[in-house]
Amino acid sequence: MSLVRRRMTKQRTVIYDILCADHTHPTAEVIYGKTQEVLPNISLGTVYRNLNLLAEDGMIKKLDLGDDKVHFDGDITPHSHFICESCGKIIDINVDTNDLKQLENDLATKNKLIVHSAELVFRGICDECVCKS
Amino acid sequence: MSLVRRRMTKQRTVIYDILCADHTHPTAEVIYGKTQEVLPNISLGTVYRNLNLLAEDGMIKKLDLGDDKVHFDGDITPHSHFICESCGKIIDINVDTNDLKQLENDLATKNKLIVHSAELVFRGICDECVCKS
DNA sequence: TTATTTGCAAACCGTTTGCCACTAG
DNA sequence: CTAGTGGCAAACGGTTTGCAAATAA
Repeated sequence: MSLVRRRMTKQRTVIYDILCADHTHPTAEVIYGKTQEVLPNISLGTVYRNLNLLAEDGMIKKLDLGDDKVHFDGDITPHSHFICESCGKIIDINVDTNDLKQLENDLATKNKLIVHSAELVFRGICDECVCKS
Repeated sequence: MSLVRRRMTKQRTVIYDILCADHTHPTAEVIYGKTQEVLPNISLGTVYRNLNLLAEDGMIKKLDLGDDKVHFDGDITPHSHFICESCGKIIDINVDTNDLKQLENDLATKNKLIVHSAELVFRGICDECVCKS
């Protein structure tokens, strides 16, 4: 997978630190904006390259949630997401891990295939937006 | 939502029929190729427009599975998907609906929010690719 | 020293859109 | 007749990439 020696450059470190401190699942553009506050000369291409390298190395996760932009998550522990269809907010959800493992095992045995992961995405209206309406 | 009167044009009918008969979750490009066999002068823009209209009317489903292209599904009954990380195939999975409903209800009551849907995507190696290796 | 990384800008590519002719109802 | 639709081609927007200069180790 990774025969490449990674360098811990300022850019990569700043991007990683910002993402780990941010629990809003930001897009590359948003992360770019935040890194610029620390490294004014950083380029958008560098942000994309590093996010992809970090994801490749398993240090962060890419989230494809169907809004045409990839979101990134510094929290790589297994968890699910809830997307508010009103305000777009992405909320972490901790589904009982055993429930999902159970589904994965059932699937594997029934269909004779290997399951590596299960991703669960809920959609609806978040508590804040429910109150507003 | 849809105050617009939809016309059942040749193009829309052909696109819909092709998608319903195809269980491989094709992309717009693939659907375009198949419709050209019936309507040689159809344009890619028309395919995109009709797929979006059909999805808007709830007649088909859009699937965002993280490979930068949107896939379409003519089967709108609730079901999950398994994506083979080796060959890219997308397989329909029928997870026990009650299990998912249970998770949705738990989530709604615990977090005081409204859940409209839950989408479950498994990733791994399909039975055919397991045999090959 | 040297292989990796950066900044920059152009390229990429799936998707959308403006326009005018066409057509379903 | 006429509002919705099709074909075409240009535009869009998020992401990737080629290149020469900079830099971590």
